[in-house]
Amino acid sequence: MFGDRWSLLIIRDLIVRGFRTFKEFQKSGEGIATNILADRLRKLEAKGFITSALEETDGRRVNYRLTEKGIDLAPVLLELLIWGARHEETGVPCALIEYMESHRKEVVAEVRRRWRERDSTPPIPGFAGSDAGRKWIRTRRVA
Amino acid sequence: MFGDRWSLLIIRDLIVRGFRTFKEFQKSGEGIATNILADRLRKLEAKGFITSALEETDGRRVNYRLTEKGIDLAPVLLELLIWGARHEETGVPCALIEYMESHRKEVVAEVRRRWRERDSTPPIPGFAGSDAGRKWIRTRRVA
DNA sequence: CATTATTACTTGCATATTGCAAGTTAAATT
DNA sequence: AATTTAACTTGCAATATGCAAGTAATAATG
Repeated sequence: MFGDRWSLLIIRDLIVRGFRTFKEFQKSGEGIATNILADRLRKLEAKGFITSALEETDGRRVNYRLTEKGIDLAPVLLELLIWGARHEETGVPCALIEYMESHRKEVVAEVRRRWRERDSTPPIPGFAGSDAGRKWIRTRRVA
Repeated sequence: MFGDRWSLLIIRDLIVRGFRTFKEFQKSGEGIATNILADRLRKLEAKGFITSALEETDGRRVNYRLTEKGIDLAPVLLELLIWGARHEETGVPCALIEYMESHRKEVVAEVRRRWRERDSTPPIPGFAGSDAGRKWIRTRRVA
């Protein structure tokens, strides 16, 4: 599962960038070939990391979503994000990393909340695109 | 770097099983081919994850050791270990996982300490071999 | 309603990576 | 001096990956 180039990136994009459709992965700039993408999504589904379902309002679209097993990788990805910010070039702003380092639990909880509520707005700006300065995580408690 | 089957396993074995030599990786039961192993060690060194040095007392042996960049992956590996215990079959005893989940910081600190002090006794039994019941982590403070 | 566009793929083929088995080299052990 | 051990290399077959083009189904457009 972590033995190939793309699977973990796909999971990361599901968690961190809020991707849901084939198209989004395809055009994400990482340059995955469509046959490989199809294969990886199929295998990730077979292994219980994600589910796929037709979008109700548009029968062409398939929505991919993490399973519990999949979202449980959030802490791994968070640590990897923190590691990457320290040792490789990532576009994530320092302040955000520092926040994440000192609020690991809250960050994971927020990611989980969004997953549960099917809120797919990307929780980590800087990975998401242009809105790097935005308030990215709610600080007030949620019922 | 996380785009292949072996690199992360090698790093895991360096951290978790205390491996240091080519032989240890080769015979670890994971079944890595020697050419691939040599290649991965070379690349991991080139990318600054590990260093290699001849053993002083035996000129045949090469000792591989994590760099700071490498050991900084410990939190990632810890989360992955916890995830794996929950969702896949690993040989790690439940009690140990529970301990690790509630003492993340201490576990990482201990792993770091051993790295710093070049103590390569494997910190995680159950990955190490037979001594699964052993007191694996010191609970008293170290100067 | 017919045409065009969009989405999620599949197919065929070239290239790259991996795995296996059998060396090779240098240093240690007997 | 001969054997063993450790850390590799080499050659080749099998597998996986990447690219470009194509297809099928649904949706939007005129």
